[in-house]
Amino acid sequence: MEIDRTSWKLLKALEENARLTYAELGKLVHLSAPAVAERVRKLEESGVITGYGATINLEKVGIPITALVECQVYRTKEREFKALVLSLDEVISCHNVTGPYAFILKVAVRSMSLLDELLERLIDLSDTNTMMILSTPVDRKMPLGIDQVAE
Amino acid sequence: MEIDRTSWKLLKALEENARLTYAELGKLVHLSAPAVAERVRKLEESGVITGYGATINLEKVGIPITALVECQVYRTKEREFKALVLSLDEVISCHNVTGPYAFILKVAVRSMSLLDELLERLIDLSDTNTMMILSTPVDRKMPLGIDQVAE
DNA sequence: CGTGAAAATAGAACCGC
DNA sequence: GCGGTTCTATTTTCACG
Repeated sequence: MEIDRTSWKLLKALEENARLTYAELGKLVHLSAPAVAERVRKLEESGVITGYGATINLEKVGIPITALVECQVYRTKEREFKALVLSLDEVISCHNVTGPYAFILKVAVRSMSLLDELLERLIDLSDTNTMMILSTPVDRKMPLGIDQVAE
Repeated sequence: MEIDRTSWKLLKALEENARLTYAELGKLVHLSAPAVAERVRKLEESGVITGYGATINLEKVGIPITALVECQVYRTKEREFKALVLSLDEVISCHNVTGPYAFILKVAVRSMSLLDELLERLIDLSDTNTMMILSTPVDRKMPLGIDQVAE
């Protein structure tokens, strides 16, 4: 699907605030509400927009600890490792990357002792390196800059 | 703010689909739509819900390359590094973490040559280690499992 | 927290470019 | 094809119990 400047603006706006009404979006791009609705519908159908989610402040719900865990998975344990990661509630994200640490997890836990338990389970299947997240100065879902648009 | 089981359910539901109507949410938790709306409003006001965002498939908008970049920032360049990171459109997230690699960036770019340009700029201020993201088996915003709720 | 009304929004049908 | 206008259904919001 081709993304023109108008749809790009809509994507950026919806990424920042998915609760904007079609009328509000229309004002941004100088289009009527139904025209915007139609564009958004097509963006959804073509898989450009894959969903809408609320962002939760984990600290405020009693989950104050987040960490990145690099995992160098033992060759024979890869399948088992993947299954474990998918089954762990505390795993927020899992990236399979190039390099010796094939998997990088982001985990969120209520206490250090729970983090310890989690790491114990991962250590059976991989060598891990844990980095506690101190702050997150940037957290977006797509790059800024309309220059990035393919034209 | 205290989160009871009902509000926890609402958070989980909204995290997965921020477009659920209050009536639909009400069915999930056996409450009327206005009661749900009031709870959600309080969750927003108290900062538990910090926003609502659309999730975009970057590949489909011509940004097929994502990478994690670990940055060991030179002691004297930390302020400059932070400013640079905040100014770069391609940086999707930036975590300040414990350990020698103080910053871990996630970047999204349209081409390898743009990634190269980006890394050149970072290398002036830090030692970097780049890991290309091959796949992302898990990507959530909060842990699953109601057991995590503080009670 | 529930009910019921009013206001706002979304969705569908149809017309014009 | 794409967008505008109108009309209807749904949803949100507010008053009241």
